[in-house]
Amino acid sequence: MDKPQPDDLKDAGLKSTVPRLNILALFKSGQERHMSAEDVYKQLLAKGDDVGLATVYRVLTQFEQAGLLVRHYFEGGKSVFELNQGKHHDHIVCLQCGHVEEFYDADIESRQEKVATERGFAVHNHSLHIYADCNKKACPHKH
Amino acid sequence: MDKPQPDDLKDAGLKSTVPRLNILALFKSGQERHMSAEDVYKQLLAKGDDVGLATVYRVLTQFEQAGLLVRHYFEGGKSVFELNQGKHHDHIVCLQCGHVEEFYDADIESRQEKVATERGFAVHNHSLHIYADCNKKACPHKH
DNA sequence: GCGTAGATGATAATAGTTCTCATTTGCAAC
DNA sequence: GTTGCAAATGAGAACTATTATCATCTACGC
Ligand SMILES: [Mn+2]
Ligand SMILES: [Mn+2]
Ligand SMILES: [Zn+2]
Ligand SMILES: [Zn+2]
Repeated sequence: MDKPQPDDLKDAGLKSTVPRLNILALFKSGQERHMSAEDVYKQLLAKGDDVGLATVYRVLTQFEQAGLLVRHYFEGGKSVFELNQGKHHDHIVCLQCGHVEEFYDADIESRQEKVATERGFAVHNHSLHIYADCNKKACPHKH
Repeated sequence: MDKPQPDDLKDAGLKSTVPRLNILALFKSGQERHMSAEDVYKQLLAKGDDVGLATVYRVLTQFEQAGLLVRHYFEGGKSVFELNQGKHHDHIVCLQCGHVEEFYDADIESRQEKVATERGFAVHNHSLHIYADCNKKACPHKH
């Protein structure tokens, strides 16, 4: 659909290179929305793109700093990235199948802000992860 | 104050041993409420308790499973433990000094439950971490 | 096309955590 | 109070996720 162009990277202050375009293309392909460095690496190799793991890690961090991607620290140790689409949201993670569902609740957001400012804190960011089971019978969410 | 007794461990289904009692004592001493495995290890050594790092990791996990401790995954990679006092709460972490402040907001809690059940999920647990700055001048929270 | 700053990728290094296994210890039965 | 043994410990190896190093390659302005 919308294949990334060199300018997508240049506009973000990054030189246009083959690995960067491939990584951005993978996220824009929409196959999987939330991916770890390892996920990205394997998907690229599977697709025939030749890339180094170190480059994947570097580029993901650069993309995060450039605001192209958002990083999440779910339970399990490895960080997970997703395309930054401007709209903040939180996550429900299925403990059975790993499916991730997104949500936004304005009340929760404003109450968080209230709680923090009441205590004299200036909020930078927050993470709200709900860990749950989605299974009625067998996990309906394909993974 | 209330030094842990062998029965504190036995009641939790764990054999009473020196390292386990020492670790539990450290958490009950209230010096620091939120500690990583490394924190616990160093504090015990500093106090003169001879213990192995592997034992600290093992015991922390056992205590978590036994419900004596709660584990948190804050940003930064390492898990952090605190005494389980029965009352769930969430956390504000100061990005400058690392100070952790606890809070509980019933509205946030109930809205989370609502959001999850509306989507067909059965909540197991959740984590809400607010990352913020506490600094008005210099960080008031000693660390 | 050239030159060069910046990017890449193989690999080494690091951090946090778990595993292995020989030794020690808690505790219950004598 | 000994003894026996399953369970626990601790030193170190192994593992996983990630970052650092550095020789080679490449994008791109001239
Ligand atoms: Mn998301
Ligand atoms: Mn706490
Ligand atoms: Zn599921
Ligand atoms: Zn602070």
